[in-house]
Order: sequence, then structure tokens, then C-alpha cells
Amino acid sequence: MTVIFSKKCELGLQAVLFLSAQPKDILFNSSDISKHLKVPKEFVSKVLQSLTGSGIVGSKKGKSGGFFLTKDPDDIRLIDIVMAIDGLEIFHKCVLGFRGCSFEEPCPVHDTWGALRDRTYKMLSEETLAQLRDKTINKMDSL
Amino acid sequence: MTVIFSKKCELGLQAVLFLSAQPKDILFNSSDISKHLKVPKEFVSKVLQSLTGSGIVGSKKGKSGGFFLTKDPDDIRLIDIVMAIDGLEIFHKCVLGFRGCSFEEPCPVHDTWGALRDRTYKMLSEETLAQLRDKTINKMDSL
DNA sequence: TTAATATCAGACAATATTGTCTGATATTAT
DNA sequence: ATAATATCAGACAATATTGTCTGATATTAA
Repeated sequence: MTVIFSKKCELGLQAVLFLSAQPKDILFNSSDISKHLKVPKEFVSKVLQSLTGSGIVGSKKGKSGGFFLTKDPDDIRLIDIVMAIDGLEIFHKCVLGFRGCSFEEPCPVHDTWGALRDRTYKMLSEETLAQLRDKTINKMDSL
Repeated sequence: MTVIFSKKCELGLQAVLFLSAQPKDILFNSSDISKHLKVPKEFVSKVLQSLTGSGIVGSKKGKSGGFFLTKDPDDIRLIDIVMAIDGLEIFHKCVLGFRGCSFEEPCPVHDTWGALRDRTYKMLSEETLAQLRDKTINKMDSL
């Protein structure tokens, strides 16, 4: 089981973080990324494909082709990837699974979870990939 | 998709909350609980069965049998149900899915998520079902 | 131009999760 | 005792997710 995000989303986040830690304008094919992140390259391929559709990642076919970020790491946030892959549903659903959980009909942990959920959203949307760069590089080195 | 817990766990939490809001020493069969929570009774049955194994819920077979809490709502916390059904794995795994995420090799959001994760754990472990009773009753009425 | 190699699209397979059903057993009201 | 009704155990089915594979197309190096 995953913590919050789907496996696809986790891998998408990892792959985009990886790209953001690399020098700009260099392409990485799925095999490269696969080796660095230690995950199957077909899966990398598939997930990054879906991110090209969202305009976060670009791709170039053919020999010496690969994937790259279409925007500056200054302009990308983790939430952008989450949005593109898993959507924002988790930020609107009841953590206990009750239907109709709302201000008017709150579940027993509605307020507490609400605060935590908002801070989680904040975590994903406040810092840009550029701001996370040093931490990202550190983690990439350790894989 | 669910927020954090599995569907089983969500239902388990709901069912135990339901029982904790009822007068003590009254049995409820899976059909009763199913109607109140508006979920399939076979699923209620299955999930509560698994909780009898963990000693949180008791059961009585036969006519006028059903399920009941084995402990006082003073002595039950939401985390007990989570532990019994989903386990505590989510509190130890990297939110971005990196292997070996730790103090020594933190992912880019290690610290931020760590704090949120700890507060989530706190939310589930500090208040007892007895303390949540009023809120629980409110929610049950709205279903 | 040709061979090599990349993404792309989508089918396919494997696995995990969720939900349903059936028969056995236990208990109780009558 | 008997009939009614409950949990129990586990098989089974349906669905969702995850992961793999194949053929088509595009691009480039030589």
C-alpha cells in the first residue's frame, strides 16, 4: 500500500524530481531514468508519457531522444504532478470514508484532518522544484 | 481512491464509531449496521469479523446475536482499528515512494511530511472514542 | 538512404483490492 | 425439539491498479 499517492504518481514525482536536478537541456531516455531511480523502464516510459500530455514533460523521439522538463523548475510544483496523475480528489474526500462529510455534517475528525490536509496541500504547492533542488540532488545521489 | 486508509479500514472505523455511539450492552447484527452506515451488509460482516480477531469487537452467534465492543469507548482509539486492519506501515513509508527514505537519506519532503505524519498519528491516537462521542452521534444522525 | 534507437499507443498480463455468496455451525425463542 | 437467525470461514467474482510487451512511427547518426 502507498501512503497517499498511487504508485504511478509516486514514480511521476520521482522522475520529475530527477529531471529537475539535472542540468537543463539534456535529454534522458526512459532507460536512463529507470537506472537512476531503480524502477522498470517500461513503467517510467508509461508514466512520463502521461505527463507529456499534461505539458509538464516534453519528449523527443528517435535516436538520442528522451524526456525533459518543458518548464523551468522555478515554475513547477509537486502538486502539479499530483494533479496531473492522481487528481485533487484526495483533498476533498473524507478521511474516514463517510459520504457527505462537510462543514454542515462533519465526521468526528473533520476539523483535525482538515487542518492536516491543508498543510499537506501547502507542502506540495508552496515550494518549487528549484527550491527543492539541493535536497533532491542529495536524495538522487543516495539511490 | 481512498485518502489514506483502505476501504476495509474506513468501514471498520465507521462501524466501530457507530457501535461506540450506541448504548452499551446492546448487540447489533451486520444488517443493522449495514442499514445505518448504508454499506453492503456482507462487507460489514467481513470487516467486523476481522476485528473480532483483534479483540476490539466481540460477537455472539445465533438468534438475536450480533456485534459489540469488547472494551469501553474510553479505552479505544481510532489508531487501534487502523492498526488492526491496515497496520502502521503508512506511518513508516516515504510519501514519495523512495526506498530507504530516512534521517540519513531524506527525500525532498522528508521533514515536512514527517511532521504531518506525526500529527496524523496523534489525531488517531490521542482522543478516545468516548471523547469523540458527541461528534460521532451527530454524524450518525446525518447518515 | 539506411540502420539504430527513441517515444507512442494501446493491448495484454499479473496482482491487489473490494465486494458477494454459500454452506457450516452456534444460539435462542417458541 | 425445532425453526429461525446469527456469525464464521473461506471460496469466489468483480474491479482497479500495477506492470509488461508489441508493433508503429519518428528522428538522427553515419
